[in-house]
Amino acid sequence: MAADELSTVDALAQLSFLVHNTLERRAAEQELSMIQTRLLGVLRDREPTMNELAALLELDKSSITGLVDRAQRRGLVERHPSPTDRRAVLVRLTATGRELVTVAAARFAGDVTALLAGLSATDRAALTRVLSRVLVSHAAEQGIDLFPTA
Amino acid sequence: MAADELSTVDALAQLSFLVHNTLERRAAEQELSMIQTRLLGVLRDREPTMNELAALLELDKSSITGLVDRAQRRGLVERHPSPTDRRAVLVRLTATGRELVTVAAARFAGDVTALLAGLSATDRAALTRVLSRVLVSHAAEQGIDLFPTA
DNA sequence: TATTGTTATACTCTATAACTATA
DNA sequence: TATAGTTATAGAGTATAACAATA
Repeated sequence: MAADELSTVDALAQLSFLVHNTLERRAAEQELSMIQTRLLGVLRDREPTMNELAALLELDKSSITGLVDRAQRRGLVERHPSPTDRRAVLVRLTATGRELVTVAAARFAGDVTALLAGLSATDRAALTRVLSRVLVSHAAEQGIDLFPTA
Repeated sequence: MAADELSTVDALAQLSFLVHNTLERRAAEQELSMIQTRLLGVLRDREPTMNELAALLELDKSSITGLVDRAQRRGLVERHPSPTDRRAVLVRLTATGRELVTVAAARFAGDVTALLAGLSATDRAALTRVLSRVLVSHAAEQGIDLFPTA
């Protein structure tokens, strides 16, 4: 029992690092660090202020200044004045930035799909079901509903 | 089918980041960065040279110098001359370093165990079986046998 | 007064290139 | 000559504290 439990923990940990390294590698192909990739990732469906970006990425606002500086210097994002608050700055993905993160994300998704390619349909379904259960109950413990009905 | 496949990929990716962040948080409790944690981790059952450390952590040897410098300054590792090669330096965990990495690893294992606590014995067994299958076949593709019989 | 963002500063982490000592 | 390790240097990434502009 204890041995079984340990090996589940171990398998999950190993697979997590494998998946993480896979993304890191695909991001590096686009000369993106993990944090730059996360920056572009959150900008795919948002146009946040520097402050909101700090909250989304869980970094200090002074760190966001440098992060956005470097991405902007590469032409991946743009700063725009907020129309409603003259103190605030809105950050937006450029076409180049969107292209880079889209390519990295697609290749990463392909890698994970390939990783699961050897599984039978039954095993894959079982994996999805169990992982979803873990994620939903973890989210619930954090007070988050992953599938809001409203 | 495509929707199912995507959601398996998504679930695996989400869970990977969750597990990774969990380790990062536990390491940070001991004031350890991820790379310092990996350094102490590989030293738990090895006493490698600087060069071997560079290979194990996939970093340049000049990066290892700084990494070990900082860990040594905190009293987490020690440098010792190699008895067989006067150019080489062996790196060894101190008791303090071992304590720190042991605590972080134990808490992390507890976190992952807790994450899986809501699963039935059946589900947990299914998860272990499927994840192991993925890991073994991935390792095989890399030419690695996870369970050498010799 | 409070908030938004930047700047100044300091530290970790990483790589490249040049170097020293030893093999 | 080749290898092991360090140093010098440069740049990304991060936080804290102080600041200017705006609310």
